[in-house]
Amino acid sequence: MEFNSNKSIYLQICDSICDRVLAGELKDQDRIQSVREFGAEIGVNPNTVARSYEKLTDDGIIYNKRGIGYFICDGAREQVLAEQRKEFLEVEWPAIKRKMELLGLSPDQLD
Amino acid sequence: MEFNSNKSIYLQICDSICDRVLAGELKDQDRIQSVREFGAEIGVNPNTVARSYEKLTDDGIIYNKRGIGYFICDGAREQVLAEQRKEFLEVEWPAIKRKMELLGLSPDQLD
Amino acid sequence: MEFNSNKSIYLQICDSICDRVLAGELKDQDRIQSVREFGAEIGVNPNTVARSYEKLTDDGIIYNKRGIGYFICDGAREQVLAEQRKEFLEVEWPAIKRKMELLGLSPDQLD
Amino acid sequence: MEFNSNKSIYLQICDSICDRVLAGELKDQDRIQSVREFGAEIGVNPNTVARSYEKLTDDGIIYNKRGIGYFICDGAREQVLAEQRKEFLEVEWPAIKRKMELLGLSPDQLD
DNA sequence: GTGGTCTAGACCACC
DNA sequence: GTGGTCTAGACCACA
Repeated sequence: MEFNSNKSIYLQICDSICDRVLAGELKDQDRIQSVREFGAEIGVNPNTVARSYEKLTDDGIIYNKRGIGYFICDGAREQVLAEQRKEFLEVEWPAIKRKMELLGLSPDQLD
Repeated sequence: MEFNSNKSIYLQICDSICDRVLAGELKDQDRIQSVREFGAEIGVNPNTVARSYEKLTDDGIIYNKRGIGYFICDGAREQVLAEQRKEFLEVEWPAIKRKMELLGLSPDQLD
Repeated sequence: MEFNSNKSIYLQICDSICDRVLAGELKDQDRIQSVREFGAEIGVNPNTVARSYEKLTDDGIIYNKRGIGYFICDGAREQVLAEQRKEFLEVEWPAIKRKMELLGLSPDQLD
Repeated sequence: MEFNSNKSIYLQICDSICDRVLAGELKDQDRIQSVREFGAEIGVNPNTVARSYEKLTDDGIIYNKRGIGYFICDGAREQVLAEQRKEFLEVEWPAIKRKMELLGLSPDQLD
């Protein structure tokens, strides 16, 4: 995990958790590490991890049991999948295609 | 010119100039607008435009003639092209491929 | 800190930091003052200090930890040394030699 | 003559004329080109050349015969020599020595 | 006219 | 608290 990129740390943490959900590493009702544990593990301020968990909670990916910890919501994988697909197809892919055209690259050459 | 709020204005100005170079609108030795002109035209502070020009100068896309203005470097188009291709192929495309895999999308479906 | 009026302040700040790195005062991973602290200390606008830090970052002398501050890069001393030696040997020294010739001075007389 | 350096053009012109005086190319009472001729030759605005001539006149290196042109002063070479030697010995050389020390270079290695 | 630099002050995201 | 960005306005050297 690289934190010197131009993306904010808390968003990178969100991404990494979403990726693990998508990959099936984290399943419904799995508990994720506490903000303190996770922060210590990756060398990040617990406040920052907390902010990530807050965002994921807002997005309905994880939920909090008070005093116990954070857990993956039921159907989280499907939700992440749907959300990211929509984002990808409607926003990212068109931009990528436009850029590849400008650069004179075709998708065929790349795969 | 419309500004996307999640990217800094000065970088968007750089991008727009690079795009115009790529598209062939700006050719070697063409003069670009003064920081004041351009700033007034797009409703941005001249200092912000100056910051863009400074970056483009560092990148070897434009150069300054003292007291006269900024001009497109010889070979700017090739350089922008090479730079952006490298960036795309080495950084962006791998990330895109990874993401598409995670999302269960294949390039074939998209074109 | 005293500023020489025929060189811009932000470059003099860069120089002073490089000098401190060369002298071993600032070592790898040392944190340098925040732009506000340093600005207040030397009586300069924080923006000006920020500009210096930005340049040093581009030069790979320091790096930024988001929300924390600026730190000396590993190997910064060696890099500054190599860079300045190269500049001196390839650009400055030949000019000095030429000038001494024109002035009829020889290095032997001077040391 | 390269004008993209960080030194102002009019000062570079002064330097080049002083160098030619030092080298003996320009002798007492030689006429130098008109601002227009010289400007056209080196691709510089005549105003800029005029500014150089003005400075050299102030410095007593050249003088103006109204309607005729600019000429090298008697004893110009000696004067330039004395002036530059003083500047070099008192200001530049000490700075150079200091820098070489910092960079771990000795004059002996360089000649 | 051109750009280069600096200041002051503001707002923001982030840690 | 940190830096990042932007604005407004100023002064300067230079062409």
